[in-house]
Amino acid sequence: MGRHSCCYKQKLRKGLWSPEEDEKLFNHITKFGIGCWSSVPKQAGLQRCGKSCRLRWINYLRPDLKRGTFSQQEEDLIINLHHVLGNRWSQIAAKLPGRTDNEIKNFWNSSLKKKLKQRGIDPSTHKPLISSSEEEEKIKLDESSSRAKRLRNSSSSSIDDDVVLHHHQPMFLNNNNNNNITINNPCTYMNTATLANDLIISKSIFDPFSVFELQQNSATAHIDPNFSSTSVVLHRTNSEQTQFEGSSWAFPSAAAANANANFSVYDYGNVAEVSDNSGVMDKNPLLILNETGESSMNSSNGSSFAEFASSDHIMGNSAGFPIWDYSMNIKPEPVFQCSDQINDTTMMIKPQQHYPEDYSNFGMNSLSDLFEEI
DNA sequence: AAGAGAAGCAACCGCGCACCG
DNA sequence: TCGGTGCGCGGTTGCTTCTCT
Repeated sequence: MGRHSCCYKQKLRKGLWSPEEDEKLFNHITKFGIGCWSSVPKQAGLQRCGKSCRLRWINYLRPDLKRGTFSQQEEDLIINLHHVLGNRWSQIAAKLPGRTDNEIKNFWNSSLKKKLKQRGIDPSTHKPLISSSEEEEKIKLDESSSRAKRLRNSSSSSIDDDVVLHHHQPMFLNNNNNNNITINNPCTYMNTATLANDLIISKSIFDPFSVFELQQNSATAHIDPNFSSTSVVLHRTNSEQTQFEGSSWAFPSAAAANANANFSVYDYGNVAEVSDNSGVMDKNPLLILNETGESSMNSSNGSSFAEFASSDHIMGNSAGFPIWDYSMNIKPEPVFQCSDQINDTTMMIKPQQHYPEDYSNFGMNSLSDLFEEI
């Protein structure tokens, strides 16, 4: 296909828009509104094709456009959304008011891709960069680790090998104004499932490169002042501890937590071992979101945990982004322990076997849509 | 100060899809 | 059902500005 059909009809201008052309287009759209783009040039007295007019309006003239550099929050949101949506720039732009798909695309290609690479993250997969030789080695070890896991789990677990948490499966848990925790569709932010206020989700962080995202709904990014008590806990269960010994793993934002700083949830890059004050590697980290105003690292009962203040945007990445130690020959164990403090009940759950690859239309009506009890 | 390369950005291109007659 | 048309999206280009030497 050549140039768009409307452009053949007459000799049309191309290239940069002059201020006069901008003024004509702006006046026309503000007066008559957006209608049929193909008729806009004629009506507005422009020697442009309708497509060019549309683009100029959307990317430059639209009055609700936000100008200037991207904020850190926007930058992190783009990265996170790109993780979920890929190069669907228009869908990403829909989550950033005042930003255009073109702007975000340019920002991604010119800046964010490089930043992620510098942090050792593959911008297309959002996984740690590994060399081709390491990749080959990983494939070999994955095969052997699968066998090892089957042997190890034969007496204690019924998890099937093919039930693996989708590495790109994010989950947004939001504290909405009803003082509930909700699981949101990461693509649409539509509230879907509601959990009891004090429900604890204990997440195995054994799935390398998984992203477990906790995020305030950007559209209603306010912490409920009544948000009370411990609400969400992520941790690795003791039964899995030994499997981590000697392995190398990291939490991107653990350094900030260790430094007792405010929880920086946007930092993919500061990879650091999690350790308690004695320098012993943390064997059982917890991320607790509660009303506490400070972030801190604690250690008790042989387990350390990081306690973070609620913020507008909390990425579970910081709760767990273990770097897989291939020498351990262990595959991820996608098991969640889910506890209801109020009813004092606990159950083990695993992700549903069939996550939709494309969850842009993924609606979750209940927890059972996400998990099944085991 | 000048030139080269990098970075940023606006705009175009090509394709797919939806709609309509 | 099919072809024409318009729209929207993602990829790409090429111009401008910035930075470095």
